[in-house]
Amino acid sequence: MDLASLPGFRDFFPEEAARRDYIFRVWRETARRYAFSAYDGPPLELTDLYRRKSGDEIVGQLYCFEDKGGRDIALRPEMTPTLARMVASKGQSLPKPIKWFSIPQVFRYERQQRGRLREHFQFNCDILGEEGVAADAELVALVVDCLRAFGLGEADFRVRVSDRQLLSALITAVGVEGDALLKVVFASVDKLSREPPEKVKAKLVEGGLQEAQADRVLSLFQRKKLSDITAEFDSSKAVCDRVMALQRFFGILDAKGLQGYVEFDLSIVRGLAYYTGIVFEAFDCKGELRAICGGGRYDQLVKTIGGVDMPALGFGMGDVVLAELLTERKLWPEKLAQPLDVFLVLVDEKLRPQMLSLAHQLRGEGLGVDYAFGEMAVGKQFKVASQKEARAAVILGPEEWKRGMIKFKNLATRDEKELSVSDIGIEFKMLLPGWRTYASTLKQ
RNA sequence: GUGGCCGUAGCUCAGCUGGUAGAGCUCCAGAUUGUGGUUCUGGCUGUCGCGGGUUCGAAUCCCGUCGGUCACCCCA
Repeated sequence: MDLASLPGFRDFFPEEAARRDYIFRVWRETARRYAFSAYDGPPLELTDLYRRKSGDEIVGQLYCFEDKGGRDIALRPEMTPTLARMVASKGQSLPKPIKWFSIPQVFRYERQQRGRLREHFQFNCDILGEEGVAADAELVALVVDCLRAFGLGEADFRVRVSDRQLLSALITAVGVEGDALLKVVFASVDKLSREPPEKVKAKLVEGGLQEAQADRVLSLFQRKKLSDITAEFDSSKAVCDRVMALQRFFGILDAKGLQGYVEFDLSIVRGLAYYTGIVFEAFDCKGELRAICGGGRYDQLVKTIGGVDMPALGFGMGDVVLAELLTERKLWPEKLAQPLDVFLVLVDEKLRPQMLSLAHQLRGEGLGVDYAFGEMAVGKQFKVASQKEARAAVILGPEEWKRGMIKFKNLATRDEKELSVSDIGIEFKMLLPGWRTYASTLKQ
């Protein structure tokens, strides 16, 4: 008990590790389908990288300390600043658009609760060097397809999309001016999904808005359709421009046939200060869990961090909420562990050297092979073999061995067959349908 | 940082209004010394989270503390 793991940190026993690896596999496969390249960065960064660039929200929850060289450093709470730094360090030399992904473990020092630990793995996909909404739509499509790859459908999740520029323009159009008030509105509006309108209004007034302004701001969130907005605010060029951009954005998703997964929702704001345009979050439809993922456009961040002017956007999807959702919807694949191909059953200890030689030979050919380390009753060996869900057992018995034969048993069908030792590799190829060549194993 | 609930075997938990601990599962062994997921039998594991208090006596009541959990704050 004294050496228990730290609060908010997880141990991954084989079962959990297998689930995590499954999630990673789907993530990587999705990134590959969308032609994103993998990159990685250090888990520790100078605290300043986050202090100055990400907004105050994140800084209070950093896992930070001084290292032995007196540097003020932090475990990364997110990947985006690292990515911005990496890309900026190459100047403008990388071919655009840059489409990169990573699966970093990120850390936040805060009290844990459901769906939120002090550490999690986060699938990050970012597009840099492209300012058009085609990139935003592509990224949202990637999110949708990723979740679909886990078996989640239209009944399970929705990506809600908003636009900070549109929201700013609207707020200005209803007469609220100034960055400070804008911030108040953003912060209050973020609560709309969780708190009653009166409470949000109270917050707005508390933040310095007049009652009438607060009402007008809140009324903005009644409308669900972009066309309603254009109808009412056609005198504001800023509003109309952004509505048109959003219409192009949704048009692209329509063309991909994904309209059923996305919806316009002005109340999506996102906490991080660096977002500058379209922002989005994915939620489970039942509303039981917190956001599955979130992201958006951050056109200024690369410049702020690395001095290189480059439009950019990205999202992060954590493994914790996703795993909860998969459990809830019973969407885990049945077999997650690496299957064992063969268990070698030793009938007589005198044949152990021959068994070891055979095990080594089969492993050399790429098969997963296991056997008992010490003397064990034959019945027990079979028990172990089936416990490990081996596909087949090979029985080395003195009688067959004298004739150069072994017994091969398909543990699923219980069929048994005698094979010659020399042909064993070829026989496995035919008898084990899932048999992989050594080379293909390495490529996976 | 604040609050609610919880803390008994590796796991899930029982233990009534105080009389110094139990079940199921898992694990190990055997029935079954050349054939497995069933069944049966036997076995191991606990300073009852920790510290203090009340009491003749505390797993049980009280206080504190640590841990877990959920929510708030905030948000990847």
